[in-house]
Formats: sequence, C-alpha cells, structure tokens
Amino acid sequence: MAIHELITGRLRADILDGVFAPGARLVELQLTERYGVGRAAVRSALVELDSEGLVERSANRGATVRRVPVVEAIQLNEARQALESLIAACAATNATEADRHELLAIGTKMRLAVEAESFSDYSDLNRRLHRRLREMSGHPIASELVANLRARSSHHQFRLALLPGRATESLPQHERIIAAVVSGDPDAARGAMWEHLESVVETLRHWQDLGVEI
Amino acid sequence: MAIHELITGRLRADILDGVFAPGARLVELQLTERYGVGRAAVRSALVELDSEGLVERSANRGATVRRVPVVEAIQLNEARQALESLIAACAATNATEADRHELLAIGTKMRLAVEAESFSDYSDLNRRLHRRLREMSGHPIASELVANLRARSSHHQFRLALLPGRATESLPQHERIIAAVVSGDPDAARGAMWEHLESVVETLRHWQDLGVEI
DNA sequence: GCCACCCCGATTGTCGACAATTCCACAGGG
DNA sequence: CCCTGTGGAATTGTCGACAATCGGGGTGGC
Repeated sequence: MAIHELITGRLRADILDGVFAPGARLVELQLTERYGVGRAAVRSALVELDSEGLVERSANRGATVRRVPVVEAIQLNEARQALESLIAACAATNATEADRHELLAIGTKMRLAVEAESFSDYSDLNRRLHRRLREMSGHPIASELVANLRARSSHHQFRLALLPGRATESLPQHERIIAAVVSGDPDAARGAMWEHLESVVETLRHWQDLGVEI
Repeated sequence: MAIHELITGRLRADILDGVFAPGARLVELQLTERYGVGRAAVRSALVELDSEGLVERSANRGATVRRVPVVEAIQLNEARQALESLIAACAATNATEADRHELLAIGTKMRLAVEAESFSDYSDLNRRLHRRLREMSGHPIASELVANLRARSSHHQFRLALLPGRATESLPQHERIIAAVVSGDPDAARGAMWEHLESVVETLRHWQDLGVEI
C-alpha cells in the first residue's frame, strides 16, 4: 500500500505549500486526476489527513482544507510549548558531540542571516534547528506530535515569520536554547524553549485581540 | 460518513477493552463479519486507528493491534505529563463554581474508595477526575492529544492501577491537584499534575529496568 | 417582489470483483 | 540434516459501477 502513503504525503505537502488554501474544497475526482490514482487511495489520504487535523470532512459534503482560527493556533502553540520544552530537555541529555557542533553551526548561520537581513534563510534555519532538536531528542512520540502541531498552525507560523523585527527578537532566544543544549543542561534547555514559544504564543494572543484573520 | 465513524469507534473500544489483545491480527474480512459492514468501512477505520497509533499496518501484510513496549509507554506518559500539566493550569483558570464543587466531591469519594480499599471504584474516579479536568480546561487541542496518549498506553495504565499501594500513593497527589485547581492557582495546578505524572513515569522506568513485558 | 418548494447536477458512500503480494508448507538437492 | 526453490492458499490493494445524499437554480404561488 505504498501508493496510499505516497498520496497522503503529496497531498499533505500540497496543503502545507499553499497549493490548496485553507477553505479550498478537495473533490475526490479532481485529486484522482491530479495524482493519477484511484478514488480509494484519495479517500484513504483524506481520512488520514482528517485525523491529523489538516482537512475537514463532513458527511456527504466532501472535504476541505481546514481553516484554523487564531484561537486554535494559540492552543496549538501552547501544546507545542509543552512538548517542545520536553524535546529540548531530552536533546540536552542525548546530544552527541557531532550534534553539538551542528547546533553551534546553525546558531552562527542564524546570526549571519539576521545581520544580512535575509529572512527566508533565517526561516529555513529556524525550521532546521527545531527539526534537528527533535531528531536528537530520541523522543519519537513528542517529535511526531510536535511535527503535527507545527503543520496545523503552519499558516500562522508563516505570517509570524514575515513580521518585521521577528527575527531579531527570536535570535537571542534561539541562541539561549542552543547554548543550553550544547552545555548539556536539560532544565535550562527546557526553560529556554519555553520562553521562546511563550513569545510566539504572546504574539498570537496579540493578534487575537486585534481580530486578525488568516 | 456515519458508518465509518461508527466502526472506528467500535473497533477502538474493542481494542481498549482487550477484545483484541496487543499483537492480535485484524483481518479485514473478519472485521467485516463482526461489524456487519463492507470492507471499505473497515479499511477506513484501520487507516484512522493506524494514524492514532493504536494499530499497525504493514504493506500487503495486514493490520495488527499495536504492541507498545515499555520504553514507548514511558515516552507516551512523558508527553502526557507535559500536556496534562498545561490542562491542569487551564482548568485552574477556567473552572466555574460548579466545577470546583464537583472536583471536591470526586476528591472525597476518592478518599473513601481508598479507605474502603475498593480499587476499581478508585480507578473509575481517577479516569473521571482527569476527564473532567480536560473538559473544564477549555483546551480541546491538548485534551484530544492527551486522550489519544492515554488510549495508547492504556494497557500499561491498567497494570499500573493493579499495583499494590498505588492508590494510597497517588491519593495525596490527586488531592493536591484538586486543591490547586479549586483555589484557582494555575502554577500550583501545573506543578501538582507534573509531580503526579512524574511518579507514573518513574514507576514505568522502574519496570523498564526490571525488564517487564506487557 | 419575495418566499417556499421541487427537481437536477454534482459529489460522496458503499459494494463487489479482480489483480497483486505475501507467507507457509513441502519437496528436492546438496 | 539443512538449505533453497517452488506452489498454493490467504489476504490485501486497486478499480469501476451503482445507490444515496446534498446544494443550487429555477418555477410557481402569494
């Protein structure tokens, strides 16, 4: 059943890349043509992405890309805060020497990216940092949950990265996380990650007060 | 549609009730007969429960009830610890007057159950306490994640409840959680829940050292 | 002009059949 | 005795067709 997994992955990627925007209808026959597979595979993919929270399916009315209101984005990131703090602590405990060097390299590149004001590079490095921390945490359970939570709030995440001054604000937070993990201090890593995501949640709460819509 | 959701729920319940033990094969045709539906519905249910982590599907080899090794149960409960602490904090913030009275009532019944040594009552009250906290937290994201994590580690949870002295050990922890939520102190509630689940995780780590298998 | 109703197109839900793959048992040779 | 290759049964993967259902547009009545 390789094909079902494949289609799930491609559809997920298309949703995250914005090929299908929030609220867009996902008609089974259209997806059948787009991916060149039968309806069974498309249906499986929709069922799975539904339980992942990326698509919404209502009876006899089809599937749409899930719209995530700001309130939900806040909760998604609160959950991320709890879990990613755990991941940071585990990473601090389990990081190898090679891992530590890679984190320091990422930190250096981040600073350079901020100084060069190349925000797309910074955004890539941000994703890479969090992904590597997940990998080196040795905690697949929390890692998969976080990956899912990030995917579900990706649109808000994207808008947040575009915010002017966002990179300069988050750079020192990232550097503290890296320093704590490199020094092998789980509690400091947990705290630094908590603080970092607290600022994300705070920004989202601010948006909510302003009545921002995605 | 309704039938697919229905079958997913019934199969999930059967797995959690032990009708299908960990490692048991889930043959589509057999499930078709058991639930009186077509293979399409059964397949959807298996796909969904796979992505919930309750069943394992390998290509062309069918589905089985997922076996959860102790090391994974530890991680499931570490993630629970992170998320359920968040829930406790939210519950402390959002609890209504009626909620507070209900929590106190549950606490009283728990103490009575321990004194009467009726452990199945205590186990029911335990589930009820955690469920009510989720409901009153106003945090559906964390609540659903926790419900899933609990389901995935339910077998270990069950064996843990049978441990002699477990109730008397956890009773004061539960009472501290209740007291903190009732007094509306989010940080105290977070800490009390953290401590409570720390003891669960510690017990599981102990099992792991002993080489316990489920 | 406005509202309720009904019919029709579009889309999903369900089922059965066929193709593809895997696992197990068994036979044969080294 | 063990290892390897082959056959068949069991099970899953995929597809197409038909039935069920929903929403929209047009029609008729008021």
